[in-house]
Amino acid sequence: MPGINEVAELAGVSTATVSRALSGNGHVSPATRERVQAAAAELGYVVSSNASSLATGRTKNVGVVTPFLNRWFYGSVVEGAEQALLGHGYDLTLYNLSGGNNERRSVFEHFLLRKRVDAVIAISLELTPNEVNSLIDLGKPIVGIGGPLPGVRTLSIDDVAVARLATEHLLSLGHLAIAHIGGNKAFEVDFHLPTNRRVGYETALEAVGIPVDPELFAAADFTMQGGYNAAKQLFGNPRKRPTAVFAASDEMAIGAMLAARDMGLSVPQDISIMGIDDHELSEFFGLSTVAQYPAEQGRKAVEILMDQLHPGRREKGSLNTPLSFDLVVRSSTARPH
Amino acid sequence: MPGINEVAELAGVSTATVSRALSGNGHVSPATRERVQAAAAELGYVVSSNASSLATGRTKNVGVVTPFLNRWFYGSVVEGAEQALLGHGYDLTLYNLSGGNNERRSVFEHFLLRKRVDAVIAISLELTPNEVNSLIDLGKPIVGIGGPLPGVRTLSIDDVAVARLATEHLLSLGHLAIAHIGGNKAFEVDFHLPTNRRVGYETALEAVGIPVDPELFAAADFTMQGGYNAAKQLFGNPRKRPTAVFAASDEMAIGAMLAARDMGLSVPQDISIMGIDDHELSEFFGLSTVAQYPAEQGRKAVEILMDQLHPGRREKGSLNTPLSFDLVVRSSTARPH
DNA sequence: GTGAAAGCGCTAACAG
DNA sequence: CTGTTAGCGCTTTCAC
Repeated sequence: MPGINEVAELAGVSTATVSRALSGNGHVSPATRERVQAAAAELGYVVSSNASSLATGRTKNVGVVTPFLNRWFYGSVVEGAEQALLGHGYDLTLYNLSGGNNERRSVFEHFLLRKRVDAVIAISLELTPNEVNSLIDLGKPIVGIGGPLPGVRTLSIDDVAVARLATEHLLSLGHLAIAHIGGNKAFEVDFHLPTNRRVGYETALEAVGIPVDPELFAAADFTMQGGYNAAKQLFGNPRKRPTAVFAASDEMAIGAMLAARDMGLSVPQDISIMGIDDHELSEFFGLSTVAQYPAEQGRKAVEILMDQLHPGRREKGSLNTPLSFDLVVRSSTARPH
Repeated sequence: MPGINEVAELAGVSTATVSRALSGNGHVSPATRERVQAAAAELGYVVSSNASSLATGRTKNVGVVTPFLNRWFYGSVVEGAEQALLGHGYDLTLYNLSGGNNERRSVFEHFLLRKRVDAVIAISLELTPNEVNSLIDLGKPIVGIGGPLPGVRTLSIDDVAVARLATEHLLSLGHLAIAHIGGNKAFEVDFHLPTNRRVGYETALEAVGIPVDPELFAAADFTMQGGYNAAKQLFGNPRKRPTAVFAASDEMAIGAMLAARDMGLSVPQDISIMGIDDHELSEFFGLSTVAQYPAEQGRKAVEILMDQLHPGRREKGSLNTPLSFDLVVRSSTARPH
């Protein structure tokens, strides 16, 4: 493992010059630069990031904190962030806060703060003011994905608008009895996502004068199984069978599609079904949905951090960046009979 | 951001003593230790991992290299590894090699080697001898998950045995015409996993004197859609309809179940279907399968690394640690009519 | 354009 | 059990 001094020796220059030549900071004559680069290549020299970080105070490493890894949305965000970071020469240190509060405190106190990271991306994580402040005090930029964080730059999708769009698609097809499968209280963790989507649904109905019917709501846990159970409940109601279902996530919507089949209802002839996400399975199931783009969200988060880490790049004005979404119509929605 | 010297001052001791008291290395009187801890807590002191790493040569950080993040198996392995590492006070730096070879070289040269990590976990990655050697030369322990790596400790499942078990389950129910949905050549990247599973299937058949019928094989890409297509192919063959299908992954098996339904075949009355994985969706679909435990694999990989990183712990003997798997019988398999 | 030298913040002998 | 003293390997003024 050659050090900078061996490179310096081989190139016949000082270590300072090697550092300048290799990092691009400061001026070095082209000839010298080339000799240094050749020497470095010959020795297979790579800078020690620790020594470098210690000297500069920058780690070229960002921490990504996520409550899950194993779910489509979160995995995609991390994947997108990883790619973007790699492109900028940064590493990504992963903190999975799936565990309870102990794990959480432990991560904050012993890991993030160790000066290991230059910045933090928090995915769907409601940080306490304390946590935010300790990061800000440390001068570490943070960007949140998925909801408003006090005083922090965030990327978030307008859940009310997304749900409204989905519901309006169903309305525009002529559906009047539109059921909703949404989260129950227990899922309020993620920035009221379930509530916002429910509000969007209700807003759309009310806008066209359809009263919200509590019997057309069923709670589920954002899994396929949950959506399946909820849909059976809805479809089994003998006096109030909906002609369409809007589920707050694609996984629940797919569960609902399977429930429909199991009950002898065909989609979309007997029942239209609509989700949110454009999950990786949705195309296969022919599910109509409102797409969001998690990988791109991860990438965007990185761009925002880079802007803050390297001033001189354009400065984003507003604290919150709205995320794009699109209606994707497939074969699970149609006019009612 | 207080430094070690401020803690030392407040506690009325030397920085060396602070270091010892806080790290647990070396002896410190209980009284002193407490004073130091109190001082550290009061100041909110956290060690600078860079300075510490530079001085010790250890980073308390391990690199995890994976080709995907977004798939059940990989996400679970990483999740398991992350938990275990956190428990040992280590961080996890993620390198997602989904991109092409450029990304790969870049990761190896510019990231892993920067002395950023103490060890590497390579998931389903066939490292070149060069890559392995550069890691070994650096004295970095590596553990591979998913296949034999030359000269590297690995964790791997016996794919032949797993597939054989799955097939034998079907045989024991009385099936004679058992089709197989497996990977095509393009998937040979992952340590010949598809081939091994196919071999296990063929071995099981031959053991009971059933000839392997190439017409009962269909290739797919390990996705649900792929399994669906392959199964339709199999079920549509008018003169050779299998009574059972063994798919090399649960996702493909679920695709096959959906194909069966769409063709009016009921599972398991008309056709039995079997997978491998115990994917998170398998219980919901009632899929019989052979379970493997990716999260535990991640945890085990960490344990092996810890053994190598902290000699004095028990030393594993063999290079390869076999992974456990279990038959899980649900409602997708039954005796043939 | 390049070199000398002073740290970055901590740990690990070595004494005592 | 604790303090002193060298570094760990790089970056960065400050001179030249």
